[in-house]
Amino acid sequence: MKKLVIKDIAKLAGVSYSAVSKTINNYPDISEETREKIQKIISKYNYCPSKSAQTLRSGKNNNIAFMSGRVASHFTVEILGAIEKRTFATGKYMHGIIPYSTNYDTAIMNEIFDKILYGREASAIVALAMNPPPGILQKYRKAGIPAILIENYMENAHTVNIDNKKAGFMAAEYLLKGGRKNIGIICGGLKAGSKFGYSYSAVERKAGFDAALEQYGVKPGDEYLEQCGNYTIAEGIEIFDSIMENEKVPDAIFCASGDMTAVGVMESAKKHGLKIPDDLAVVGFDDSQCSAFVNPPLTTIRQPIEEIGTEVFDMAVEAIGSKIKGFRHVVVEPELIVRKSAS
Amino acid sequence: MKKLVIKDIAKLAGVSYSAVSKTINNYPDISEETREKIQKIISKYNYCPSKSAQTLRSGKNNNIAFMSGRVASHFTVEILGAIEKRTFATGKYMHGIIPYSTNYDTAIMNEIFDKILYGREASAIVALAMNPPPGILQKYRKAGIPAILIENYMENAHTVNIDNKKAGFMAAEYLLKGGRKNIGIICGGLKAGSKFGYSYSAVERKAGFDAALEQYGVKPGDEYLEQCGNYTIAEGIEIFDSIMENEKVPDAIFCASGDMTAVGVMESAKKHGLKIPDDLAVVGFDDSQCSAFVNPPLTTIRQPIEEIGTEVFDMAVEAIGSKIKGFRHVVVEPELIVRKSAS
DNA sequence: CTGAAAGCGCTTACAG
DNA sequence: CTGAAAGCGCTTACAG
Repeated sequence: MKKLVIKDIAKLAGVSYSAVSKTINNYPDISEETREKIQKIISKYNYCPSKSAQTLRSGKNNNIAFMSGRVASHFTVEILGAIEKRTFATGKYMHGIIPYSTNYDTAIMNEIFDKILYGREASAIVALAMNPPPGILQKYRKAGIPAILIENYMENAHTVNIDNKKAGFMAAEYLLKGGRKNIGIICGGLKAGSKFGYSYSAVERKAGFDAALEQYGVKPGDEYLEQCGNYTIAEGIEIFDSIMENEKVPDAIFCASGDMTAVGVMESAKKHGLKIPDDLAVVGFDDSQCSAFVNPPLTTIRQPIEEIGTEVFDMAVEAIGSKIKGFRHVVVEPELIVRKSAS
Repeated sequence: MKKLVIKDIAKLAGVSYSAVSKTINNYPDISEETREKIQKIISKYNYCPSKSAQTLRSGKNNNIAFMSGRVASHFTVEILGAIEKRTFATGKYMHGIIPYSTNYDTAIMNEIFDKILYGREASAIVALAMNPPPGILQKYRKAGIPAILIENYMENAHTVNIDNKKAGFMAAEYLLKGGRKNIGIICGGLKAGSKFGYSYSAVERKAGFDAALEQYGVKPGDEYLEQCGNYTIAEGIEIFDSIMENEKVPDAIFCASGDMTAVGVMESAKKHGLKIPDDLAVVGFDDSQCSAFVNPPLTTIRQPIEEIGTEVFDMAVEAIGSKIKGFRHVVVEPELIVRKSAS
């Protein structure tokens, strides 16, 4: 059972192999009759065109590269899941979503950006919380490969974000209205080149957070600002352990870095004998799958993941089809989910 | 800035383009001098060979297709993460891992199996908890594309599993030793063609579970057997809600279908006023990331995910290199993680 | 050790 | 509406 190629199908159907190709690609200039005859043979013999040949010849492969620090992180997975769901909803799962992870390593990130661009491994690239190296976005532009940034903002790329400032503001305001005075924040890196690097969303969330503090007359101090790098429960524990070594201990923590951090913070706090929310209020971020079930249930900021996934996928498909002029910047609304950890 | 191809590199280096190809592919028959000269040009111009051309010509693409019901499920993600980690550890992230999800739909599964085989989209296929359609495995064999099954066992494929029977036995025994009398089990589908289909691991876990009951003189009854299909928290809630409508209520539930089911069961039980573990002991499966932090912390069976990921990846790489004769069947050990939900 | 040449399986102007 | 032909960018025997 040799693998069938387009020529075999053509012979079996008694047509030229251009006709087969045209049928596969839904070209209009082919008679209904011929098309049907060919379709029948294709189904009968289970013929699948070689993707590499199609890609090589046409210069397009319709793959969407999805780049993130770690595929197996909560947020990445949920975004990927939302995109996946959309592919099924639209019936367009022909667009292969290919995940690339950088392992949070800038050198690997650069290499992947190059590989996708120069090796033509995808027709569009989606990058989650990535800071593309300077100049690369223009190269993508020139090569006709649209780039979509999630959790980042750049003029010369499409972007999809929640309103991070608003999210930070909402979290702080909720805590302030609850009477908290010494509110800390844990977030991703705030500065390029520093240990934790630069995270657009961290900077925005912190800005909103600070704005709320100021508006309520609380002077934002840096004593409870902590940055973090890998967004895990273990890291949350570690950070709050170190906070407990300070003289003053905060009465609230906003984990802009995500629910996993928040779960870690709560674990550490409980271990140190603090009652949640009485002694310490905790607000997370992302409304991860298990946030409603941890102890106590976590108050958090929800990102409308499905909406983000839908936007990203549709945008990628449209952009591959060159249907977008200029750059599109989508901002979606965050939502405060009140549970028990910060009441 | 036109994209550079192998001919351009050859011209720039002043050699034939076979020489460039040989350098790229580490052929031995090339002088050190020539190789270096070519390498320098490649780096300088950021040349990346076209993957589709390589694939088309060589018939190999070194991609590993990873198929599961839903990429964004806990277990899938953790397995993918483990594989990913291994790719970085070995430096072999040239093997692209391409996830395909079936959306738990048999027709889509069949289509994907065909697509990968006939469209040559990957050099190896890894399928998680899938029942390949009859005959397809032989076709993969003939095509030289190794197939690796996780959470399933078939003679004519490589397989990686935990000892599911033992896992079921351990869970039941722990509950029995704790004095539980009316133990229920929730697991995946037990029979092909039935509503929930057939899951190899469900059947094995239940067999081990039943064996323990018998050994302790408890007659296994079917009244507390529930099957499930999507392994979510919501489903767990739904199932236990319906169990609560029975006259007799179990004093223990083993959620062989995973920790998400277990979290759902606990939510439902608490809602009905049951105390955990006093009124109801719950044992989960998988030791998912948040299991230690739910309320109460979940006793569960841990699968050594990293070991599984490592085995799968190494096996795929070896098999692509034709270094495996016959079929390899790996079985790894489960582990009971005791927390508070079943003491 | 080096290079010329065939060909992988398609798509896409182009001519009829 | 149909088909002949060029060519995408590589790899790999093969001859020298």
